Amino acid sequence: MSSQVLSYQVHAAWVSFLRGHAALTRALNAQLVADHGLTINDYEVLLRLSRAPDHRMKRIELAQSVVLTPSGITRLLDGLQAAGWVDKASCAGDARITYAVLTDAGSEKLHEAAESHLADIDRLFSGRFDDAELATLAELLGRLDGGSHSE
Amino acid sequence: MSSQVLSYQVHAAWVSFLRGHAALTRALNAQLVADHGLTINDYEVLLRLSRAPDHRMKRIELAQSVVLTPSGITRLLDGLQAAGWVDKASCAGDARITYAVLTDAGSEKLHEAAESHLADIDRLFSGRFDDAELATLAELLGRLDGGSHSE
DNA sequence: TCGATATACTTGTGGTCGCAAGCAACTGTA
DNA sequence: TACAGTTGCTTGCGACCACAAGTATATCGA
Repeated sequence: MSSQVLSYQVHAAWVSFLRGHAALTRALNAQLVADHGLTINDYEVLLRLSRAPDHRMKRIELAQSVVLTPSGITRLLDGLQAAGWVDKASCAGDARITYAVLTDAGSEKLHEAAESHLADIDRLFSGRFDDAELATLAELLGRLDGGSHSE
Repeated sequence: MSSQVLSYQVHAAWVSFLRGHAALTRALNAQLVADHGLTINDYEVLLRLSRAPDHRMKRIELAQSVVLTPSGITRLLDGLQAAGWVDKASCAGDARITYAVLTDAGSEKLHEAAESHLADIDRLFSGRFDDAELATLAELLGRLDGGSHSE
């Protein structure tokens, strides 16, 4: 029964979510690629590395943090490494593990891209939401992947 | 100045959005493909056709409604047509226009898929949000593509 | 009527990413 | 030590989709 009654409210939220995501990522990604040659995921990976201790993370943790599969992160990092923005580093205690390390060039690239990218994001968001709404949105959306592996 | 101060609140919402979307679509799409051989976009297209007058829409309107490019909708509809779920129909007044029309088989396929897909969506959403939160979420997310072509 | 422009659609190409399978390295048990 | 199971990572493959360019049709001004 619940699977018949629910639909309207939940599905409305879900469809808005899908459409909003498609519209926003298409615009933001196109801009980021055109301005800086980075995809959104490239940018997010550089950002996470820049915030990590020693500018390094295990590849698998990086994958989880941007919601990519292991194969996805391998290819994404291949590209960043070819561009000289990250390096690999091995782990002394466990030879299976590889770290991704942000290079100075990568750090510089990130700062360079951040300026226009943050402005782009701001342009799309802040015209539509006030501060309280942004906080609400962040809180609600934040629940979405928190429990994604709990059940 | 605003492009430097803003970042935290807006970017937090944006990152939650990206992560939430990746987690949800990966799960929902995998389930839908496994159970019914449909992608999320396939499903959404069938759904929109089922709600349209005469079960038909212009391809370009369909593309806009699911946020795909013209080439994207061409290939998606190619697949649905090959499966027998949609047909093409020409427009009497304008030979450039092609309609996509839901077939009976497509209608049936949609109803069959809807049952488990809506249950999947419900499982992911309703555990995390109450009704008021869902309404808030739908309202806020709904603003995202409303203004996407206004500026 | 005739061209210039715009619109609807298709196709070639390339990029991103997931899944399945495989390899290398680690861990636990005996 | 030996062997099974687990974990981290990579590669082959295929799906989906955007961009650019091309075709066909429609519209508008001269």
